[in-house]
Amino acid sequence: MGEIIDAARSVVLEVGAEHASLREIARRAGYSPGALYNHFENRESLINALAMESVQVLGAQLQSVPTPGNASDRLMLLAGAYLDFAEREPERYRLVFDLLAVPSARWSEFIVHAYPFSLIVQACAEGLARRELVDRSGRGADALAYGLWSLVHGMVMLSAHHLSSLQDDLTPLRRAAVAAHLAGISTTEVSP
Amino acid sequence: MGEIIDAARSVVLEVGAEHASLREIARRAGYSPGALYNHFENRESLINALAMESVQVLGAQLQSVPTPGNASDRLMLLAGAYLDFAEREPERYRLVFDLLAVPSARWSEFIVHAYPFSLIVQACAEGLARRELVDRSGRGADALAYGLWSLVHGMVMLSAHHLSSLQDDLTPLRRAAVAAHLAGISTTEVSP
DNA sequence: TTCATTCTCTGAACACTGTTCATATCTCTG
DNA sequence: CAGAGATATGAACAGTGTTCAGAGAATGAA
Repeated sequence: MGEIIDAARSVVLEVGAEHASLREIARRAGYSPGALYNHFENRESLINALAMESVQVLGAQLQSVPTPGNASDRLMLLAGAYLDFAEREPERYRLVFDLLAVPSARWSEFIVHAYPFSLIVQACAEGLARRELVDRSGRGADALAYGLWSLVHGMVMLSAHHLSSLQDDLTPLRRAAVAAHLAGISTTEVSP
Repeated sequence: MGEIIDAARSVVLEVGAEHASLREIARRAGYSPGALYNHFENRESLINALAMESVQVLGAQLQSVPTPGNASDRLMLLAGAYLDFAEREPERYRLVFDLLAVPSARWSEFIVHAYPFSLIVQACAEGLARRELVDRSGRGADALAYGLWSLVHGMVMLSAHHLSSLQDDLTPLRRAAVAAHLAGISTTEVSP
């Protein structure tokens, strides 16, 4: 079981999720192809199991950011940690969000109530409670978190490859975009 | 040539790009599988050709939005048109952004200099010139457009499926997020 | 018109893929 | 020790993208 996941991880990190064949995973784990079906329903659910693991990694990463007094400072740190994760482990990141693309009841519950997203929601909720943030939509912290998460996720997807005019290091650019967004949902000025 | 693209489109819109097999496309176009290789280098470049077509559709959609006096009003309309396109033609949208995920020099030039993105950049540039927008990163209109595009793209990707707590109609929620972002890059108040 | 060249399509083949299943082999329980 | 349940195998099936020799049609030149 664990050795299969290990093999799957090594293959996925090497050739990407969509080119990771069941047969190669089985080969690396020391099994015949059919044997994997005793442990996973099919290829997809094996890859999903791997993605779940990556969600935990991302969650742990976010959980380890410090908690400064100011809500928008905290959100800035969370966004930074998120972007770092995507940059450092792009294949892991892809895994998580390829999974998101496939609707699945259990998964959607997981992503909302488990680590990554809920941390952002929490920070937004606290910001609203302390009146450091303002909610224009009237839908509360979830709505604010949705906007922020979308922004950060979108930035990763539209990465450096495709924006040659922006080139080089996107970090300051991304920081500026997040800062601008935070300014738009803050009652006070955002620190630079 | 045209009939192949037509067949490809019909298959892709039916079963999605990743499940659209070359053989089914050939079957529908009235060719044998191998014949397609006289017109396209391989399956991928055939799908790419289809995606290019969709970029044009998206571009036309954006080009048809009115041009109000205020820059942030215009950006709001552009964002709305973008979200509409993604909602109305999800398979087309996926096609465009699956293409974006694969680095390709020619494509990156295309996406930056051709319709969709450049329209947003233009609107940002005009806003900056008229001092209706403010650029915190010092990287000009491209940077502002990058942030906005990321936000909108991210919102589409993290769609309703996965955010059960938000449920139902995301439109007002999205409008609020875009408005918040625009507020963050505007010098004046954003109209509600 | 006739010949030669170039283009285009076919159909078979190759090496893959995910998945199923009868068979065999282990491991644990009574 | 016998039997039951779990787990692995290896062959098979239907599907995939891609290549390629050969057949035909189209084109241009003499």
